Amino acid sequence: MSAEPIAPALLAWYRENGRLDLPWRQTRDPYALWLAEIMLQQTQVKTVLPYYQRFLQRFPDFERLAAADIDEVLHLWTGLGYYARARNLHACAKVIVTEHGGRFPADPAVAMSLPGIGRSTAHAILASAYDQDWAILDGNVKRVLSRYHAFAGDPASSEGQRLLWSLAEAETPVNAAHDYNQAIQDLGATLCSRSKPSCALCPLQPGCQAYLQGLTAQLPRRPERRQMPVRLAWLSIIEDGQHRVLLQRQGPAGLWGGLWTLPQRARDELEGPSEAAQGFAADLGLHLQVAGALPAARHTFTHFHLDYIPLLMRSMGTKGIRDAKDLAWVSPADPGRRGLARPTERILHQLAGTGQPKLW
DNA sequence: AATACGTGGTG
DNA sequence: TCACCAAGTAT
Repeated sequence: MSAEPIAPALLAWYRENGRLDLPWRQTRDPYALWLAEIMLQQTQVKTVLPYYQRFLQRFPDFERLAAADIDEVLHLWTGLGYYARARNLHACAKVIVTEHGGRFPADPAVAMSLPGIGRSTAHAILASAYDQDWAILDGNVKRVLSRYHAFAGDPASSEGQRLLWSLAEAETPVNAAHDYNQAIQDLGATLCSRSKPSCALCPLQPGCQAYLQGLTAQLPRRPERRQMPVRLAWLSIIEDGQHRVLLQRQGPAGLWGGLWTLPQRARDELEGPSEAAQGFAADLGLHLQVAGALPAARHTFTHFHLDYIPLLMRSMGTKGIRDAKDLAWVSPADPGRRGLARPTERILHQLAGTGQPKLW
């Protein structure tokens, strides 16, 4: 690192232009800061804000969260995505209460050993809660540092990680990590954006190697593109005759882990409406309506095949359906305080409104 | 080391 | 429409 240190200009800029009004910047409560850091992983501020307020109101401290039902924790997380964060959050609160006296550990190594807390998150919390001088390295910091130092390597490689961490630590000022960490994130989230950065307004422009060399648009280097896998799933809407529908809890890992969804099968397991469903439909003289058939992108199911099966329940004989522990009949209008996968939530909403799922 | 994990917004 | 992006961690 040969250029000027960035902290002085960055901190001066932050005092005038930082987003000082963000709710997690109005507190030094380790619990609130921890919650914010977890929610902000891979998630933008605008998305987090309403979730943060609701969550903090319902679970204001480690003790309350540790004592909570996981269903309600996931309920408050519904729609935020990356649900392992919510499961880890709950587990982490329990560990903090039972093994750390209800106080967030002040040692970064101990903090990092907690579920859901990696190096950057641990450092962010300790810097803001306890005024410790730890560097952070998230997407914003990587982008700012990659540009300022014209780092053209692969940020995802182990060597790239190591180099970026060393840059991050070298730039983090002594006795001011708290403000500095916020400042560099704000810069990355506003002026030093991925596309079309506002270099004309940037306080780091005079020493920015990417800017001086005209490399801003090329840095940081993008990771290799991967083929986007297409997944299809069959979701079954199964009613019980009282306008309640069957939900099934997903296993603890994998997509929507711990959440409730409409009963589903991946396409590779099932080509079309299940034989069982077809059989029951035929027995009862009902038509099995395949309501929609559209492709899905990546691991986000934007479209579904829907088996619309308005049949009476008792006859379902699959293994999953017998396991009542992970099954629930719910009213689409009031599915209860359980974590719902977003697409399932949307379909329930449609059912509650019109009685028919809207196809998309 | 490479991959899985969500969702809403954007150009 | 659709690829890509946004305050990473766990395995």
